[in-house]
Amino acid sequence: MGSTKRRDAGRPRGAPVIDAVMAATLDELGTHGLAALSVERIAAAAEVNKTSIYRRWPTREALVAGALEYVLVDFESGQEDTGSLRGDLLVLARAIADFLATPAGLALARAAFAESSSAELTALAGRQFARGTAEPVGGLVARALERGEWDRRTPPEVPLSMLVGALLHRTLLEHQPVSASWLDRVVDVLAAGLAVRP
Amino acid sequence: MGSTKRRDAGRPRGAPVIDAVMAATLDELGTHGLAALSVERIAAAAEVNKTSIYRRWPTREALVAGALEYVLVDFESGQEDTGSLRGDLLVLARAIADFLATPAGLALARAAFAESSSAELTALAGRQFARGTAEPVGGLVARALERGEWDRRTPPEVPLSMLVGALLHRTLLEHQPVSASWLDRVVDVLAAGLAVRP
DNA sequence: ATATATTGCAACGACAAGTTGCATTGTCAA
DNA sequence: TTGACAATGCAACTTGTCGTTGCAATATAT
Repeated sequence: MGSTKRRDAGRPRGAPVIDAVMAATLDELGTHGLAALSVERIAAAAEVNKTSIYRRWPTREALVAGALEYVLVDFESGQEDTGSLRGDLLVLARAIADFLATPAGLALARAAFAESSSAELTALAGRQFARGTAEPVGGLVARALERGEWDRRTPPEVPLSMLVGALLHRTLLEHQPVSASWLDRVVDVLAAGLAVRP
Repeated sequence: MGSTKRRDAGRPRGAPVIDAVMAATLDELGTHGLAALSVERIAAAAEVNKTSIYRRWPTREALVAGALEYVLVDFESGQEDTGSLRGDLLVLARAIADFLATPAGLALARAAFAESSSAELTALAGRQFARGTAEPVGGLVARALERGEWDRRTPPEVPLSMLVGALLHRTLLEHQPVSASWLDRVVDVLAAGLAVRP
């Protein structure tokens, strides 16, 4: 979002180029991966000369880092209180699944998985991805504890790994869409497994 | 035997070279990924001239395909009957986790996740990985159903995605080892979540 | 209208990929 | 043992992509 302001003296036709390049970079990340990324392909996809890219982002790392930070992961919908742990999990999972279905989400996930030579970028992607998935969990867990739906012996990271992992497995490995019925089953198992055990 | 055959005339010093190249290829897959794989790096790592690789495997796809099929994923240990669903899950998960901790396992998982230009290889990696993880589940589920530990409404693919996904999340995303305590928690949630619900 | 910054374009050197011809060496078979 | 053959090592070559540079064209703010 954000349109160019008239007071911006020093950026004539920059914004649209930046947007196009960032989008193309995310697309390239999703299709060819972090290590095999080609600036010339990005330039062609963004309909921009490659020199324009090289001038604005001197190194490949800068370009990718910019694109990854360009992805705003806000799962505020995951913060929603539906009245039950099962409902909260369902909303959060759906938000993550929808994000993974976008080119940007796919790109971010793949970049986080890749172990290219530039470990910094992988770490950045991992941080961005973790921020998006782990952040909304705090409120969810607190509410579930309050309702007595969450066994205190289970640390939050465990079911988060299971939920996000299942989504990644379904999307990136099985290459199948996250249907409502499939997600229902996953959340069924999770909610039941998190319930207070005797 | 009776008739003179020159069938085995052609493989003087082949085997050790093949082994070294396959191992180096799996290593390269794990470190640089499928798309950014370099034959020259593999040749250097295997202490073999690059022409030897190019002659034996004409294309890059053939090389990678050979390496992926070279990985024999047999989780027969996952077939073990421990007497309880929880125990069976624990054994299977440990076998998968240990495999993911090896260079070959890491390479296979990464190759399955990557979406390089050669979709065939990704598919092959996915098949190999799925074969290793999904195969032992049949017996496990049957035994759990017999024991009354598995709600018939839950299809086997769902908890399998959750278990394998959690392992992948832990290993490839969090970059943390699969400790016994962490695995205990995961299996706790899974076993409880799979139990017959009223 | 002018100044300034950004973009497009074309050409360039650098470097890795993949190929080819030839010498060397290991292994099988007689 | 020895000859024949296949596999390997080595070096040079072609090709293609990457990233850089100089210059002209163009958009924007003042």
